[in-house]
Amino acid sequence: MTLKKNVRTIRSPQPLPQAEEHRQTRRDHAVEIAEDYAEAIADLTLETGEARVVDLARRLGVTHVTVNRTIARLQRDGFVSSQPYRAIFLTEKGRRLASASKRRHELVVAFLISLGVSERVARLDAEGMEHHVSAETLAAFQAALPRTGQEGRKGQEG
Amino acid sequence: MTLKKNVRTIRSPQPLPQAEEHRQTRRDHAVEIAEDYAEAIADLTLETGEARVVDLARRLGVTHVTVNRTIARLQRDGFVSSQPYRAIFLTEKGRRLASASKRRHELVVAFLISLGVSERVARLDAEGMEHHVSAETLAAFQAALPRTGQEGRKGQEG
DNA sequence: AAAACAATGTAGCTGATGCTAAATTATTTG
DNA sequence: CAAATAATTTAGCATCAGCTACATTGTTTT
Repeated sequence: MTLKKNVRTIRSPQPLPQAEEHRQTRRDHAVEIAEDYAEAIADLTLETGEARVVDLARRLGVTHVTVNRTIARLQRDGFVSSQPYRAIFLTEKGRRLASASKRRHELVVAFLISLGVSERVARLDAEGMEHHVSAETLAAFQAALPRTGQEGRKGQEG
Repeated sequence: MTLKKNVRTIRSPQPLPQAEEHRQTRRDHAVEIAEDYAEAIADLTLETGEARVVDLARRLGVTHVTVNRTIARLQRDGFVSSQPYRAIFLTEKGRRLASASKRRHELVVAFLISLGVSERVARLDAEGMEHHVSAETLAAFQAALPRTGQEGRKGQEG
């Protein structure tokens, strides 16, 4: 503690406004992984008919052990269903998460590219950013996007 | 495994391109906290002359115990210096991180606001997004920003 | 159908990030 | 300066997310 005692008296014991922003970011992080997995499972199911542990591992850049554990958590939380030694499928809840997530992802990528960011960097940045883009900001991105074919409306040209 | 054996033969054993994006995001996450702490310490040092554990805790929305442990890690990694029971100060490395981080933060907020996002939401979203914005994307934000006084140059009007 | 191989699951480790409760140290006050 | 108060640290717990090594189960191949 410093010598100036009145400095401390000024500080409030309540949480500061900034605290809420940080808390929100931490909360977001808890669902990021669910969104990434849901998206990957949806993609794989479309591509090959099913999502398997090895494929998810390869796509997400982790070992199959990590995938296994995470899938257990996602099943616990109602996002996926799976039988031992079988493929993984999204529940209705998981499908909703995946489609919302995919839409956001594609929109962020398209928006960054429209700003002149290279596709590679756009994809890299979008992967991290997308989870923190609120509905309001997403709408602003959409509005700012030059309509070169109405992205994000019906087709996802990934 | 499915009955169609050729499906598997097609898959490559190497990591997919998407894997790198996810890996990058996870790497980013490792430095997010360092950036948040560095920024908070810089702010507090400016405001009150020193950054203390309780103040950081209040600002970041965590308990003082969490702050304590994180500060130990940041000290281990060379971002801060602190003596037991004393205030926390940024090292040169920490100051660099803080100022880069603050500049990025302010620029992202300004950019979102320029898109029509409300200030409150802009700040909430920026807190999560900023850590995933690459130099290239940041430059694109800067370029797209209407120069209403050259934000991000010298003054931070927070 | 048995052997070989691929995929999945389990055990047990590391480290980061959160917490509460209790101990310690510093500061302020009487 | 001693007591009271405030701040910091330590101890110990939980969860998430990653890993390697090994065990088990499914699939393919011979």
